[in-house]
Amino acid sequence: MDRVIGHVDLDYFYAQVEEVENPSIKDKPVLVCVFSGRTEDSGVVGTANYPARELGIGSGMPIALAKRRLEGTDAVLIPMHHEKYEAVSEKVMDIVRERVDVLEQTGIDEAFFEVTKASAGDYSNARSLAVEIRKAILASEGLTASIGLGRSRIVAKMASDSAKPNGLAVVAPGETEGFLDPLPVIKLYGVGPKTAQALAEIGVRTIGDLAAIEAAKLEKRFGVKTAVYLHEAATGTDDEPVAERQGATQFSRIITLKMDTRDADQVLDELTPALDDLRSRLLSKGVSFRTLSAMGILTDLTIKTRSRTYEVPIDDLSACRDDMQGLLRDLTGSASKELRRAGIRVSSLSTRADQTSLTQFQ
DNA sequence: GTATGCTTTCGGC
DNA sequence: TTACGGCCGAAAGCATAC
Repeated sequence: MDRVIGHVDLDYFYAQVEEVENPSIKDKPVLVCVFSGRTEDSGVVGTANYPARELGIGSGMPIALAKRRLEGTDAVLIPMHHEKYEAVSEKVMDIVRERVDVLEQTGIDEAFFEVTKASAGDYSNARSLAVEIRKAILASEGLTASIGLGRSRIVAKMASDSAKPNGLAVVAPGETEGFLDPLPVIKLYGVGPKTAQALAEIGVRTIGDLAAIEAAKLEKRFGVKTAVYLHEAATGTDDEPVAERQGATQFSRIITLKMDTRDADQVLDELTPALDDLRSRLLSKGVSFRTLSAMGILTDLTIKTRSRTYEVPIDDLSACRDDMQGLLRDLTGSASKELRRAGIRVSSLSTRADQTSLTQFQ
């Protein structure tokens, strides 16, 4: 039986949540902003609604630039309310989860799902399910979402992108080639600029080119594993399952420093509240880590990191303050410029449950 | 040569 | 003319092991 995979994506999520809460703004340009606090306007646009996008505003744009572009309009700038979006997201994900075989959330506003069983493998049934899911999200939360359906995760994701905003795109198995082939290969999930460049060098420009190239040619350039992945992705035959995610694979906190600096002790001092916060999050979740990283964003916005991995999982971040200081000193010492932002990340996570199950076998 | 694991950087939202 | 967050997971690069 053909698999039926879906991808659901909430439209301009943060800004749409703010519109639902205050419908009087919904025809105006709405910008949900991340204010860094360094100066009045420092920060970036997190999400903009479609009226704002028509005026050239997009995610990641500096707030000061967006404001200039919006002079003379009745634009509304709203600071980010992350907990609110998190709560809405949870409700939406529950609505989807109860209508599908399995849900895999991949971000605050998007998820993959499988409805092979729920649709009995029939794309017409699956379309009805997707219509119903979109209606249920709208009825419950007042939010529009876009959904894509296809025979693989990659096809479903690309289909939902093509349907945005407030749309549904169904790519039945027989339509996969026609849908994928014309797209540039860089659009393919898992193909970054390096791979795209390497593919260009062997004459592959579109996904169709990639689907048609001989296996031997791909293997010669990328090795068997990557070659197989690329071929499956390009033909929509990738069979990566949709699986509920158990927990995050990393946690991080990042801040904008009050002033640019390359003084590691000053950075550690300013990071202390973030460290304490991260420590509490880990303790309350019962999560231990083996890898500790310091991150710096330099004045030219390039990123520098330093990390170390412990042999044994650490359950209390406060034990790592000296190591964090060492990483920050190494980082600032090797940085070509001052730091504008700084952060901490922990990864290689485990939980108490993991540890128990491991020790059972010892 | 390929697999694996660690470090650093990249890129999406 | 410039302007510039806070997360996350994946990709890339490298070293080492087999």
